[in-house]
Amino acid sequence: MKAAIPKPTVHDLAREAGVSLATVDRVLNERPGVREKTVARVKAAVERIGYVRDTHAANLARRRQYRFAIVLPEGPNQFVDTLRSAVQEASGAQFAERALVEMIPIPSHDPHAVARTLNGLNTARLDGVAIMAPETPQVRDAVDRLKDEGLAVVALVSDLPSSARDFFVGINSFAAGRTAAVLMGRFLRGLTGHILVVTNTMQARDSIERRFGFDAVMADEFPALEVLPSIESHDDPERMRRCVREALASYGDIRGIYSMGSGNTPLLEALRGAGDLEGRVVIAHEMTPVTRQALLDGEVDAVITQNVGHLVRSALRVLRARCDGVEIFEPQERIRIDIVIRENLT
Amino acid sequence: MKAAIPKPTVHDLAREAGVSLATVDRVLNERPGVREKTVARVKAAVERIGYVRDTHAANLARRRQYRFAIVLPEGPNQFVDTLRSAVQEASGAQFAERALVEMIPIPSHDPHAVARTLNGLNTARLDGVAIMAPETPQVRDAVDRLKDEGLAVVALVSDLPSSARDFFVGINSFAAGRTAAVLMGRFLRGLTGHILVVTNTMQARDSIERRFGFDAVMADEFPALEVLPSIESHDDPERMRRCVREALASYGDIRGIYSMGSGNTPLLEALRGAGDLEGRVVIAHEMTPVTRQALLDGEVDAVITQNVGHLVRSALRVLRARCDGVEIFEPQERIRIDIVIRENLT
DNA sequence: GTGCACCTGAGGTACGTCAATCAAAACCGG
DNA sequence: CCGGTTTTGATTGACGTACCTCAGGTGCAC
Repeated sequence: MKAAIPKPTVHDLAREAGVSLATVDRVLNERPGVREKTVARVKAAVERIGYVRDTHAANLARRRQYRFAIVLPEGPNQFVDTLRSAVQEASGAQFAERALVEMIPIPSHDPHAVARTLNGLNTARLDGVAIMAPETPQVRDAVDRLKDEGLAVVALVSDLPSSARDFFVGINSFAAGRTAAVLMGRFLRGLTGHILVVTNTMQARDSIERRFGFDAVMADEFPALEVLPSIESHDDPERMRRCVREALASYGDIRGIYSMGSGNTPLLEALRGAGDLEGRVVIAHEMTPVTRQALLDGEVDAVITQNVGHLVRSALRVLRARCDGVEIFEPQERIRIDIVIRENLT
Repeated sequence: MKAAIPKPTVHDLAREAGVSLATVDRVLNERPGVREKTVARVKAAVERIGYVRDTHAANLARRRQYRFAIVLPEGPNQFVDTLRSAVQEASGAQFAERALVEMIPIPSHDPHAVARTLNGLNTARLDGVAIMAPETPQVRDAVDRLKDEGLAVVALVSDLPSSARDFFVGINSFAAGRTAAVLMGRFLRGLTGHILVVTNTMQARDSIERRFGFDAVMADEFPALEVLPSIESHDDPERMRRCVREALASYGDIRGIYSMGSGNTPLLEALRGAGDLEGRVVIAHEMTPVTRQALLDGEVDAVITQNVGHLVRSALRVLRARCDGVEIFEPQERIRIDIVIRENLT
């Protein structure tokens, strides 16, 4: 019931480097007051004996508590709701891992309000922030400020590439759009007609990129299918229903519907009224209770999504790694573009 | 830079329960010598103040080293190779988390040899085992014995449902087969013809189940496509090439090829020789360097797979949780059936 | 009411690391 | 080689838990 080679400790390190424990500690924690030469000697010893610091013991000793905030758009949104519950779930487990996770809602559509919220964060009481917000100059500046104050920052779901964020946890929207297009085109093999594209708003970066990827593939590989201009509901269910009905009426040959954003409920309502057309294919984004049920009912053929559980756990792992100054393990943090049909709905 | 509500410790627990630290310790670690009533009192206090034991501190104190073995089939197999490297990758990180992970090869096709290896494991030097092996009575008995000896046991990739294994980390093969069928049928929309099914051996439980799921969906939803009996290569590349060529020659209308197991290299070689048929669709299982390249080259249309990184990390997490007597967080351990096409190949 | 088994309390050491103090040693310019 | 500065060493007490010992307490059976 024992055995196992014991891992080298700071004591072994000190002996190996021929210095005292205090010096080892100063080197490991990058405290001042150690000569270059000594630092090198200790680091060499680290390599030699393969010392790895015991993070748990270290956290215990320094009574570390990670304090993270997750900034999410407020207001009713199916996808954000699933994200929120994923955060809830995760923060229970995180609590045991000495992390406190706080959710902070932001008004979705006002860049200034978003920036104000970010700037209002009490950086002294936080170690890291995960942010899901559309990229604007105000947000970029706010993120840079957070970084300046020494926080770890990750962009969640939607990237903030021009900012100083440490990492992006989410999927590539172009690729997501391309994936949707291939499924759409292949499911409609041999047919000619129009594709309807609906979204909440084309202002959002995601929508633009998805559409871009979608169009590129459709034009290239499925020229028999013509993609119509995007219908935007602007968060108005009635408008969504009306526009979809109108489009179905004006074009007799709408073979496929690509739903790039939220608003799936009114979309499906509008479709229920319409008769079935041969091979009609509906592809939507993001797994939510609505799209899940629609998959089961055969009203949606495929959902392109990202696992919210992974999203949240990954964001928290990355924040933690940043705080510890540890390398992240990239393959684990790469969020996949999930294709979900009824049969692989777990 | 401080604040944060301190988590309750054993001391708080002892005070709350009105007992001594020693008693708290005895209760928490299920040591004998405590009256039922006192145990209940402590447990009530745990609930009341929401005490959660600090696993890291506990592991530190007991100088815990988890010793895990991962039992994998030996011999050349693309999928197992990717699994092996995933284990390699993971065990580096695990080392820092006080776990030693050892890989143990087993002769793939001899149930007795498998059982012999399992029975030969030094259970005194192990805390848990993850096993990828076909289910046989011998293996079942060996697993039960390991459980009797107090080890945590998880079945990896292929379930051992009749054994006493703690958990299964992998995907449902029926569902995987169904998923392949839906893609096959939909990609071949409107076409009539035959589907070729190839595998290494139909002895394997996986193959049987995949085929079962595949057939069910094809018969139900795509009656225009007729599925041929499985071609088995029995690990012989030449045989695979020959049989595939023969099949392609005998049937002029083979629209799709479903590769249920390994042997993708010779399959693809055989296909390269044959001319293109309208809409020909190839669907394979398991992401390996071969299938990945084939996706990129357009030789394979979709791959049904499971993420080996998740597989391994999940198995190790479950083993660890079992050893700690802690509940596992199910949603995180549920392995998804991934559908990969060129566009969502990350 | 005595003996004995069984419970419980008090206290200590350890785990690997952090953080702090104080004293000793090495270094350096003049 | 002096005095001051910079580097180092030795030591100590946490952190939250495990595990051990020893002493004292309780209750039960006879």
